[in-house]
Amino acid sequence: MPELPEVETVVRGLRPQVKGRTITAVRNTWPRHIDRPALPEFAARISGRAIADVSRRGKFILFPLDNGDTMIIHLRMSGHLAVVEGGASDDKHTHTVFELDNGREMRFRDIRKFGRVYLVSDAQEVLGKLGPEPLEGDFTVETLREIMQGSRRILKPFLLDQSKIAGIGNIYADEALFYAALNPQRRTDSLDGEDLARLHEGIQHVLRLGIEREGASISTYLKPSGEKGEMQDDVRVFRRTGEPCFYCGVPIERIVLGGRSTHFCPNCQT
DNA sequence: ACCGGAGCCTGTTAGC
DNA sequence: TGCTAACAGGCTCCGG
Repeated sequence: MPELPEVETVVRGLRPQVKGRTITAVRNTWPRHIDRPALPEFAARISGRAIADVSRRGKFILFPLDNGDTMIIHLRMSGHLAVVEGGASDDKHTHTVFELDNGREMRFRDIRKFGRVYLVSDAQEVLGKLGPEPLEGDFTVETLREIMQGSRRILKPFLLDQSKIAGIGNIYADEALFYAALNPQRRTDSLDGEDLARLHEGIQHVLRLGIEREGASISTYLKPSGEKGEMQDDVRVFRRTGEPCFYCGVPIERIVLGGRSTHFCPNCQT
């Protein structure tokens, strides 16, 4: 489900609800949701800790705690976080619940159970391999050139590689390539200076638009409030197979690259 | 280094 | 309508 803009939206929604709150207890009905440490130690170590802040790195949500530990949550495909009044009715897909000191609770609902929760003393243990943040000021065209240096990979799988750039997923990879007018099957070593500049611009454009629109509710994604985002109304190619390109009218094509559905305009993207 | 395939899960949708 | 197969916004492991 969530890529950088969706995760950023979740972080912004959660922060005012949980920053400064203390986690009084943890409930869990699916122990594998907790990646590390094992559930008993996890629950013991996090109970009584205050949440100092909520932030994001790539698609990971970070909850730094008052003892120096960091809880990290990855929503993967179908994860959803929300803060609700304690005692709300149980949901069959809510597997981990963090009870807070104000009577409310943060619920991690996750239909496909791919999401994971980590509790570590050093966040780098989980985040260490991530590439640069594409919306940070130091992510320039030159950065893009450097991380592609020596690579001959197909463009689409390259953009999905979190160790190259953090936060891009299937929607925003396709959308960025559309704005950059680049065919997703191109090789990274085939891009000239203008291609790189357009790709850099395309990546930042679609991610910023996604944040502005508070995420794409194309499948299951919802904001912490339970409302839909708006980005689904602004996609140009993603899951628009057979529909006319907004720019030239030629039908959008779907192919599979790196095992992932890939949508593009065969006329505009070369 | 990189690619493809399987696996992890449940739900929805497309096609017959 | 009912059944089945394909597909789903992510990521990891394995073999080649």
